Amino acid sequence: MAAKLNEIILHNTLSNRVEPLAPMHPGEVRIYTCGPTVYSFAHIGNFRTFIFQDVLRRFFRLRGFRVLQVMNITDVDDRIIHNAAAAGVPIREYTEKYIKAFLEDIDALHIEMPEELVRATDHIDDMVALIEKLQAKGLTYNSDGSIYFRISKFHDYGKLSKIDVSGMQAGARRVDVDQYEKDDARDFALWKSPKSGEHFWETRIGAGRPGWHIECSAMAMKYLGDTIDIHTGGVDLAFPHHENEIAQSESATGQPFVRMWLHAEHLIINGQKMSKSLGNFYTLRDLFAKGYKPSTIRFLLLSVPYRRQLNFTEDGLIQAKNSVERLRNFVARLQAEQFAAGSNPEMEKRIEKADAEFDAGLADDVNTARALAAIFDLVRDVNAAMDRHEFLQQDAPRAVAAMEKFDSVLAVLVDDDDQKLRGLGIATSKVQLAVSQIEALIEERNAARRSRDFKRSDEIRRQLSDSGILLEDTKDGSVRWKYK
RNA sequence: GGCGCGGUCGCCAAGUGGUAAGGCAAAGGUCUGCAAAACCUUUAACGGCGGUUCGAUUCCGCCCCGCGCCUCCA
Repeated sequence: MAAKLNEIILHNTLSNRVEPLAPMHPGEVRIYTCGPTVYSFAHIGNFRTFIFQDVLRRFFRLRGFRVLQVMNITDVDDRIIHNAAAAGVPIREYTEKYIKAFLEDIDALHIEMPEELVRATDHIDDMVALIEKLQAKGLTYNSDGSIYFRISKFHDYGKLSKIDVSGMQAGARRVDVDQYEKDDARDFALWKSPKSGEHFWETRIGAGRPGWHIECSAMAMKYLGDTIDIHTGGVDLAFPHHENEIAQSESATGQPFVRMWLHAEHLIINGQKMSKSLGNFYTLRDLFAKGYKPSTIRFLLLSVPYRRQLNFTEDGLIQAKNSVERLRNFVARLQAEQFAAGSNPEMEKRIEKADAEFDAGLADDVNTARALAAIFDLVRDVNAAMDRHEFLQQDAPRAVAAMEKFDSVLAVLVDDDDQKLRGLGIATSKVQLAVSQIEALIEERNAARRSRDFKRSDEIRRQLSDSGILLEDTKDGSVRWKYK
């Protein structure tokens, strides 16, 4: 399916094909995103998915849509309860640290804050109300104080993941990993009775804690309505998590729960799935500590279209870093270099072409590779035009504006990596120099060069280099600097 | 076993029934006190075997290889 002019097409897991975006509320797109479970630091695989949904929402906004996005934070689950108990602290206190880390991480990666970032433990009442609704319809049963959803009562079960649930009972894998008693192995817990010593809530439906799936249904519908435009998450969540969300929500409301399901493919590392046993499990902080920049990681994670598995490698990081450099160098050149007066209509046309191609790429199921190619094409053509002196002074602001527009989606052009890393307490250079110090040293070096004191000028160049500052002597005699 | 995804230059990665984007790397060049950086240019690719077709990397079949999901999972 080819996109018509201005149409945004997206791949919907439910139909397994691309469909045009058609929000329920004109001019506004409502998105629910499965956020992190804060039992530990999020890993880069998580951020692949979060960066995808960030690119998506940024593109919607560039297209003039209002975005209402809800992201949940799952701050109660088995691992959290277990870890908090082991640490001897209340779960709320245990998760605080990881929520804070998550917020810092998304800030470092320029992932925009969703309009609503909501915690599961702040919505117990909403979950209880939803469970009561399901109980009233006779879709649940109690067992050992826990409440289960009876899947046999929902005939569309499996429509998202296309899974054959009838085979699950005799499945090749173990079926019942839970210690709770269930009528049918396929049924899932809406509400779990407390085990001894565990944190629990005293509610109208009894003491206990919510199951994972009910959290998302309750919070999504509370903020976004019974039917949501877009629900995003990692591919692994399609079954059973999203399947269960559909069963609960549609049973409760009788309405379609989600119009478009968007699933981001997984990231693998050196050809293998991330796992702790293989020792290839990276958090963002691991990578920052190894010297990689936030912009490098963001670029790498967004450069591969979201429905393609991304093989995360050291080489990939180097390539991403250099690609970002090329874009930043281009903008720096546009801003610093002096061009002949006037404007070249050809340049204006060329920039408009890039703009259209960038947009078309993203409108085609968020094809970031296509969108990036449009930018790099422009960079090369404009650089060549500048070399040929066909690029004029009035063209520069137009080109800068185009790059800034592209960056409203990419968010990698502004060189604030050093600042972001320092904010996380990670020092990036051996000697930290203030911008004013750097500029003073450059001025001193320029003076030395003018008096042909190359010994002194090379000394300053080395000193700056040791502090992570790279100098670039340009053709017109000016000097640019940047962080390595 | 069931379901699904993918194999395009050295690496990453678009795309198409008829001249195969882009990035990184490499090579050459421009610039420079030197150097670096930057920029330009160039090179080079559709897993295998059949089939359909005037023509297949693109459609169909089989095979080989890699990966994912099948109630922890982004």
